[in-house]
Amino acid sequence: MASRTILKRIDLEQSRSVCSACGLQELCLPIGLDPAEIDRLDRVVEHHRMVRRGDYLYRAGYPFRSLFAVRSGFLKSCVLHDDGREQVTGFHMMGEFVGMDAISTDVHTCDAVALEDSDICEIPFVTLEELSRTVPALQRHLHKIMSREIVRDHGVMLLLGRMKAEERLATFLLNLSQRYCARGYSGTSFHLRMTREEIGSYLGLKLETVSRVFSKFQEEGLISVQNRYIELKDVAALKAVIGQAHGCQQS
Amino acid sequence: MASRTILKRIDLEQSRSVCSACGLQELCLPIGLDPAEIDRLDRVVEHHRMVRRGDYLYRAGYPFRSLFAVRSGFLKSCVLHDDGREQVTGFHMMGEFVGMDAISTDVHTCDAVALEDSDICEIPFVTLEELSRTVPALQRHLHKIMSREIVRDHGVMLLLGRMKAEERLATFLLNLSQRYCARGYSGTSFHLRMTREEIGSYLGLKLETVSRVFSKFQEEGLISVQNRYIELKDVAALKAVIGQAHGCQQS
DNA sequence: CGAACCCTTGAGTCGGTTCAAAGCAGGTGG
DNA sequence: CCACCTGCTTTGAACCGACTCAAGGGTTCG
Repeated sequence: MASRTILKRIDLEQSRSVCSACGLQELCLPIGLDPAEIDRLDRVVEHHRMVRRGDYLYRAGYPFRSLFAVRSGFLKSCVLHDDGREQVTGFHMMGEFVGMDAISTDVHTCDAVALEDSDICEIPFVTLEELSRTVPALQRHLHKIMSREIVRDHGVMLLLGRMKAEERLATFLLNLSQRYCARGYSGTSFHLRMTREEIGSYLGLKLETVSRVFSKFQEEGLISVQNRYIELKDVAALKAVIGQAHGCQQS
Repeated sequence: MASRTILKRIDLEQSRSVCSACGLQELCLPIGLDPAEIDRLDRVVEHHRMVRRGDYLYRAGYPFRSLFAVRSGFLKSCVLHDDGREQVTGFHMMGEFVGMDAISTDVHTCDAVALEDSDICEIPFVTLEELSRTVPALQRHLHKIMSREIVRDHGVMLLLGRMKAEERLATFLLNLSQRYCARGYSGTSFHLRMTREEIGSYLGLKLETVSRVFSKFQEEGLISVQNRYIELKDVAALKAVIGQAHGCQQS
């Protein structure tokens, strides 16, 4: 046990991949913690787990042990219905968490797949709970993260339940833009890490529809698309797509 | 402060609406707590808040203070898009929780409306967090409840993204059935508490479609409908509707 | 008893899917 | 270095499921 701890410390020193040195502090768990508390968190987090493109971080049915934070890379999570239908439930970029679905039953209920080589921090949940009992700021933040996931899902439900194809795509692009922005990247030009089919699965559309709408947006000068490379040319117009497409009987 | 506490205690004694005497213990927060812990929870929960049919428990934009548990009655929660479109994000019956969306921003992000006169327990969140720091079983259960909401939402996303109208209705009815069952009521005959329009809003369908599918199910002998009164005549066939309606290339 | 609301049913329309074919990029091996 | 292959994307044409619009009947409650 002691040797394992020592190993861990050395590993931490070498890689410098500790929370206290992490650029994502402001987005991730350490938010609002003081240095001493971050240090305690550091000892709990198992940094530096690599997941190669196409590999699973976990699959539905795996026993639950940890939450995961994306340090770098890009993941999707998806639920699989008995009959083979797959629904992508989310895309996850650095600073975001996955695995919270598994807390309820101690079993993962969806798959998490890396869409590009990804660097993952693993946070054993029992230990996190323990720690959050003595660090109220951490406790609160954990609750906020779970709550944020619920709010996000409600947004997707609204999208899937009430929006037309063009509104869905516009919402999707603006959401990506905003998230890249928040991480210090360009919000107006970025690479999509997922296929048209995966976008469609997330938005409740077929891949052909996604492709057609992209083409239409491009014709209209809202965006420019070249394969996975997207440029948002007219953000205001994209925003205007949402809501005007239909209904909108706001007198 | 002291007088307020005394008032509260008296109120508790009189109404007997305390967690320790509540029939929903096994579904609600007290699950897994020992009597002493339940007693501590009792002092925190503000029992007996009445919400009349049609009234709001809270609305989007209200400041967040508490989680709510449904003691009796029936609620819906819904998000409102800027342009007036409404999406019902859930129906809530006794033993279920609402308000968790508000933790992330300290502001409620959706409305909660009573569909019939409802009896609500209010749990001030700061106090609940405090208590859960010293009662691990409570902490874990709170996490499970939030996680369960996330899993539920993923299920709805699958439904909205990939299912046809008939599958959605079948899923909806079977889900209600299962929840009534778990509460000791009949799982094969019950009253719907919501309108066709609200069902449609939840399932991403128009009210006319809901009505038509109900009629079709009735013709086929799967259910019988009389207004809001539903009887499930052939549960197996209802289950078979899901997945067979389309795709299902599970050779 | 009347008004407001809810539900059902029909006919026509349309958005997104399905099916099909062809173009394109990126990687592999000869 | 080119040829090939595989997986991804685009585009077209036909189809269909759910929506829209509309009218009529039922229920509930003041």
